[in-house]
Amino acid sequence: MCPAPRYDERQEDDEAMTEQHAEEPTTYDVAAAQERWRKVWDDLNPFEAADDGTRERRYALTMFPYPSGDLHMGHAEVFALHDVIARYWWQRGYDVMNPIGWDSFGLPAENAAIKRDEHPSTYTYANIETQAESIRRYGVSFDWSRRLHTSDPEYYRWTQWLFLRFRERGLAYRKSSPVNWCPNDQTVLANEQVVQGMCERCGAEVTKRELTQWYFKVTEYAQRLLDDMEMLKDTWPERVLAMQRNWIGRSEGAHVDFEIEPREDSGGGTLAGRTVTVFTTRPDTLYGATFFVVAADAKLAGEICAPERREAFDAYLEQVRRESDIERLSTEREKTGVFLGRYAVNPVNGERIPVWAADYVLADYGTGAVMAVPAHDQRDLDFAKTFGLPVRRVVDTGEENPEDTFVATTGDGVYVNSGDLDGLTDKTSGISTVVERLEAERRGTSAVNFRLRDWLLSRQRFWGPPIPIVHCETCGEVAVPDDQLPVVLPDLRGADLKPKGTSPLAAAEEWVNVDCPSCGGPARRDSDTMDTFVDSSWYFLRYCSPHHEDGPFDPEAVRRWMPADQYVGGVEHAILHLLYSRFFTKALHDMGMVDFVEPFKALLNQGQVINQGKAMSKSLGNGVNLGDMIDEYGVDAVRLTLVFAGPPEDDIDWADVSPGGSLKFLQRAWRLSGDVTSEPAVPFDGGDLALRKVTHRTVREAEQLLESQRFNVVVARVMELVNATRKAIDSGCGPADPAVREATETVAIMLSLVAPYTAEEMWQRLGHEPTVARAGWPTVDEALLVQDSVTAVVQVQGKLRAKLEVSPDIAEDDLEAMALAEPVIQRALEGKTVRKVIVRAPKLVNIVAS
RNA sequence: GCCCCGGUAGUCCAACGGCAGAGACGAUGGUCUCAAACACCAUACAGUGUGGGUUCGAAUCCCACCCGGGGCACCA
Repeated sequence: MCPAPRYDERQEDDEAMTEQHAEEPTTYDVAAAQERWRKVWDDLNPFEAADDGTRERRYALTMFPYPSGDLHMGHAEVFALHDVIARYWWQRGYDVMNPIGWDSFGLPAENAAIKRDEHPSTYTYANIETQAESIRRYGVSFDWSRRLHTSDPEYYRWTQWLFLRFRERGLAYRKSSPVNWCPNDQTVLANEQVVQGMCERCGAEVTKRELTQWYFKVTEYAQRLLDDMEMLKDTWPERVLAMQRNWIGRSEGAHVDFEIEPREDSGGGTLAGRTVTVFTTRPDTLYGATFFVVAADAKLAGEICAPERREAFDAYLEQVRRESDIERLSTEREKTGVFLGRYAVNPVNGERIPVWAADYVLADYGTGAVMAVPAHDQRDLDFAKTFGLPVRRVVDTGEENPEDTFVATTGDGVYVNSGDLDGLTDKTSGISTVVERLEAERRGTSAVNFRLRDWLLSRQRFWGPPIPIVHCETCGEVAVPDDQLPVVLPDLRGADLKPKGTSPLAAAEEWVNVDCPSCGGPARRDSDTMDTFVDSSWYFLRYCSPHHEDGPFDPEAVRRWMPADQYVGGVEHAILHLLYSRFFTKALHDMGMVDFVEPFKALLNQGQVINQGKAMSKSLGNGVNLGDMIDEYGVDAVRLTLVFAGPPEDDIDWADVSPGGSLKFLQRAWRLSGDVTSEPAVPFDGGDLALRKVTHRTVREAEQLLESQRFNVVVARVMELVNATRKAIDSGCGPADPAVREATETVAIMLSLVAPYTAEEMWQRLGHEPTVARAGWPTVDEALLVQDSVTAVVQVQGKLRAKLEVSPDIAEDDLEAMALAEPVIQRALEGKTVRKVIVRAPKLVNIVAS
């Protein structure tokens, strides 16, 4: 029940003790250390990338923060984990680039500006300063000279420039389409920003609107985004790759052409026929198509609807438009639809099948029309059941007939009622037979379809990069010339920014009305701004040459640093930011601007910091304030707690961890540095061999653990070394032994990855100049890794019977002989015949006997 | 429904197919103290979600199931 002691209270006690007993202090003053080293580090500036080619380069990248208030536990965790990697690289002698910046465009600033009647930049840059200060206090090894903010005109100038390059290549285009609309934020949303029919940002129910909007043609890269994951499969978390694969949603099948029959109009005229293509993954079930369905909200439905069905169709369409995604997404729902009064002709057997409009067919997937095979597709079967349409089985899987059970069968089986397919028994040959025939008759072709949609990038909000396009009555869409970039945001504030369903920029008359760059006539600027994910799709390139003025980045600098060696950030960006960045990189590659196709070599997703089993939230009242924790335990203890809590990708339940324990350990480690009595330059050679071996083994293990990102285990190893050193001082070789200095210095260096202040305090107390962060990783003496003897275990029938101390290079025969000679083993083998002896020298002998 | 990840002491977590325990939290006992806190020392606590299989040997590999977390989902 007793809370962990606060360091300041303990410090007072220590001072009292010091007076009474004139002993070494047992703790150091954490708050004072944080003050002191901040200044020293600012002065030494130890983390600026040299970029001079003298050392191998490493690019450590962490997802840049959005400037919302101050840092929170989530930031603390990413930064702590990320910094272990960056600082380890520094210690290993790499030339590290570890930049920081802010993803500083976005809605919260705009909403705050409306409320406070000010410009969004006020809120934004104030928060950035707060966060920057907190990050400095947190001691992250960032290279501050590369700092950038996406809302700076010198940054978004190049966001606009890139947009224009994408447009030139047809990768950015405008189209009218039904789009996701958030009625609360009063803006459109990308597909990726709609979660379960709700706005990812504010949780409001998303509706549809028909709008002309800008898109990036991500779909053109769908296959490459999928294929190139092969390069990432060992260095990216499997689940992120799985999520991207899901999201891209590749499916193989065929396009099949159906003729919609012409027919007489009841008024005596003719309704023209036309060809409609459908996408299907099961062309082999074509003979089982008993009706045809068109998405009710697709243009096609209205176009082919027969006059006598028009009224029913219009009413149905009205109903469909009113329903939200929530309703529509419910799979439990009854199927709805209307007959359109038309018939389609099945290309394989000439059969006439009725054409229906329904909302279970999606307008924006495939061709917006499907052939319905109720026997072998549950959705079609549900529809057939609702409207009494025929069901015809064409694959006999041995299961009960779907006509009777209303359970569609989807497996392999014997084809029946399928013309020349009859008798085939597997899907693969059924599909290829049909596709070959369709292709020969030019009525279809094999095809691949993707679930991925193009990336909708326009936003009807203010605080983003304006789209650098001018709309001219005579010239149409005109790009703003490069030398006129950036198109800077006007000075709007407060009520001017209120969402009205159109961009606030449209109402800024002075800003929006311009001369056409092409003909000089009257024209209007495009008044939408870009999604903030556009900004973050290339910031990692800008970091390589943040002050470059002749382009978004210096291609030479990018060649030197990219792709990033390690990216650290939250899994919440698994499909949004990471997919977009991969797309940008590939597009830039195709433009010849970069020479690689994947931006991030390795990815680490840290877990969430939760509390009492639940995500921290205001409504639950279980939030843990980072600032409070730092005030109470200090930066190092918080960092150590987050790193030690478990594997980096696991969630951390704050209720399960102990920052007080972390602080205790750090003080215990620090105490070693006061006990060392040998001189700083003392040679370690003659030191206590046992302790030296522990030290060197620990360093080697830490190297391997750090490479495999098992940082929690690294901390455990450092704890072991501290324990061993403590023991050596108190009851072993004593404080004057050089091995004690070696061990303590090693602790300081290893701790510098996680607890920079404590490490610096120790380093100084050991008589060294700052900074321990650049002291260099200890060199392992291979000779000290050799063990004099190891414990071999002797098993009988796999059960442990004896242990032997043996030389590590003992021969298998010798070990076997020793094991068999062991009295305990002899006894265990009495009356038995030895069948087999497995020897794994020098660790194990297993005797199989009966 | 499909796809990923994970189930080890009271808790968080370790363990190249080879002694289930490295480290920590918490607990208990002790040393120190007038007493307490701090510090230090010591001790206890699981047979690895369940059931099969492979193996001389399985926490580890394979299969099925259960539980928890996550992703996709009327995507034809």
